[in-house]
Amino acid sequence: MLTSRQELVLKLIVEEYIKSAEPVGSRTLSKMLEFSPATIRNEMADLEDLGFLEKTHTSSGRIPSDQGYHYYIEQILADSDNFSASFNVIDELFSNDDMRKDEAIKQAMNLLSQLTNYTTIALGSGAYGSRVKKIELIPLRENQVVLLVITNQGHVESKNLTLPEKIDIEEMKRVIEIFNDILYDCPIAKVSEKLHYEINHREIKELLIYNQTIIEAFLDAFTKFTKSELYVTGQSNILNQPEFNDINRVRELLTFFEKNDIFKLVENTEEQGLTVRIGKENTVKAMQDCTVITVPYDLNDAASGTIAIVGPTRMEYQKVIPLIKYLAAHMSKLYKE
Amino acid sequence: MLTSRQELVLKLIVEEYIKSAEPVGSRTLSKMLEFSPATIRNEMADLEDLGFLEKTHTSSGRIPSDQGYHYYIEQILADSDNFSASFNVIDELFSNDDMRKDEAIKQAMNLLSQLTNYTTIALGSGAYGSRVKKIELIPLRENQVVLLVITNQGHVESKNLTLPEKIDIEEMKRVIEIFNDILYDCPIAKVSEKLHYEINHREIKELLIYNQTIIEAFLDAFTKFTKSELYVTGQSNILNQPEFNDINRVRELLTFFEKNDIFKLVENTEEQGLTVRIGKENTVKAMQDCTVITVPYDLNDAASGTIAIVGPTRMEYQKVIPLIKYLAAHMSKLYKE
DNA sequence: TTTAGCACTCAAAACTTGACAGTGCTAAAT
DNA sequence: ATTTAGCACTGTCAAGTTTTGAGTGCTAAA
Repeated sequence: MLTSRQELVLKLIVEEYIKSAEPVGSRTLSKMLEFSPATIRNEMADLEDLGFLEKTHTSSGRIPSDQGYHYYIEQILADSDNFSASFNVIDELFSNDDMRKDEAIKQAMNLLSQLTNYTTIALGSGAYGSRVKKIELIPLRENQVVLLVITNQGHVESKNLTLPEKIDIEEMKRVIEIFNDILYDCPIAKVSEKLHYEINHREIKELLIYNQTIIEAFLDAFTKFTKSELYVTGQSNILNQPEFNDINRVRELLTFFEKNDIFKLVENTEEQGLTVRIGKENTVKAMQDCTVITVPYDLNDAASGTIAIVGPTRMEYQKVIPLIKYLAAHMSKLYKE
Repeated sequence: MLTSRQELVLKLIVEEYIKSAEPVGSRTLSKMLEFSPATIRNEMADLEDLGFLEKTHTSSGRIPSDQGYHYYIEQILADSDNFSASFNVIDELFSNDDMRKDEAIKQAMNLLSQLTNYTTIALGSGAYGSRVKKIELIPLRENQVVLLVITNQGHVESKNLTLPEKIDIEEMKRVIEIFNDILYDCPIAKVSEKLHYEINHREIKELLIYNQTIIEAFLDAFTKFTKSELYVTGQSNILNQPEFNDINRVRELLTFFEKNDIFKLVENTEEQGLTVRIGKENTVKAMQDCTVITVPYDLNDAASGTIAIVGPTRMEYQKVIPLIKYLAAHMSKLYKE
């Protein structure tokens, strides 16, 4: 356990380093405290032995280690009364009722990215957890139809379809009616399962057996719902961080954001509430100089989405953590009602 | 007019510089030609006087000027037989019928970006030019409805709506029926105009006059169609170009891509077919070291979208220009049928 | 326990140097 | 009249050197 003076020194070093991005020396600290540089040097040496601080080279000031940041966040910040100062920008954003939920989330992420100057990621499963409200078939012209699926949340997916010669539209409509019967109020996540079950146990078997394309197209439309939606904002913000003035590091990061394995960032976090992964704790290589904070938000049913924020380890935790918590809470509420 | 030897020298310099990104010296060229370095130096000095070449410093090799690139593209490349070698990757992409048009375009842009290693931009007007096929109102729960608009192209937009207390669903359905009547087959672009006209000349006036919210929500859904869709791929590709190893320049570019004024890139190009804007010709400041090539592609009606590719002035024109032309042609075809 | 003082360390900035790739010009060669 | 060889000159780049300054650890005194 740290003495209260050690804690104080650690706190000041973390905060100073977050502000300046420069290693913090004993003289700087002695100006803020009632002790001489020499005394502080002793404390710093102890904190370094304990693993909370690091030096960049033998005679430099100290910077916080990954562990140091953790102590700061979990022991020091947790105590202080940082409970959300209103954040009325956010309240305002969520007050608009007629916005589709996924749009609200996009906007929230934009806001978060602007307020913090870091990169934000929303990994929601678009309409995962909603239920089927209605399925429709709309003929466009000969052989061409568009298939619509509407959820109880007002989410819509469409799929264009070229009907095979042998099937005519009337027949198709009957099929859709049956589908509506079967799938009404069925959670999106379970559609595939339910459909397969019913096909094997009901008379539709006969209706469908002779044409596989339709059912495939059908499932395809549902897959779009299930496909987790990804939304990344403020990628170029990292360019403003002094630790990323190395073009190669930037390249690594940005190409990572363009790739499709962003979901790796949030692996194994969904059930843990807010997680803060600092530096080497990140399994993704490109992120090992970054902090990734993830918060799950609840969707209707069992499932949940995740929002994340990516910045340098030298992140403004004090500001970011309350903010992202507040946001996640609001988003959960959004899906609850 | 240039002598044929001057043209040859210019051609070789441009091509060599595109390959190496290094200023080209007289000795390098003399290896490819039957002349001594001194002779070539004389030619180069002349080409420089004419404004086709530049030096980076007094004793460096030459690099093409903006004007030099133009001459290369318009006089030298235009002659050579660069008519599209099949590009079957593209053909294949467009052969899938059941893909929505906007998705096809996204994929095409991805491909273009991968093939060239530059950044691509598609600025289409999503469903601009399509016509209204059907309008639907689907009740979700008390007071909550979702409004659907489907176009003849299979494009769908939806808008969630909270009904004001005084309106009940049956009434709303009647309104929608009338709208369907009026707007069927109406080009998206003209919906607003037509709607306003009809409201003033038909009996719906009475139906609607007492509630403005609905018609507003309605027009809102259409606005989504009209809003020009923007799709940017391969932003991080520019990081691979040696001329962008300066972090500040990269920052400028990438923040520009994240901003909403990308459309400025293609201002005043729509009616000119393929345009190549090299370096300083770009009005956007962040792009003044870049070449921006834009090609319009036709949409159904009068309107047109634009695809663009952004790279360094030292761009592989030989490869890019035929490619982008081919692509634009295919996309036009896509919308014609 | 705290502090002053001093020797020591390292990084970063400033300067020096030499190699090198290229030029322009002039005079000789074709 | 072109083309070429030769030569003095110029600017860049990379490597090496020096200087400066911020910061440390340790020791001995307060």
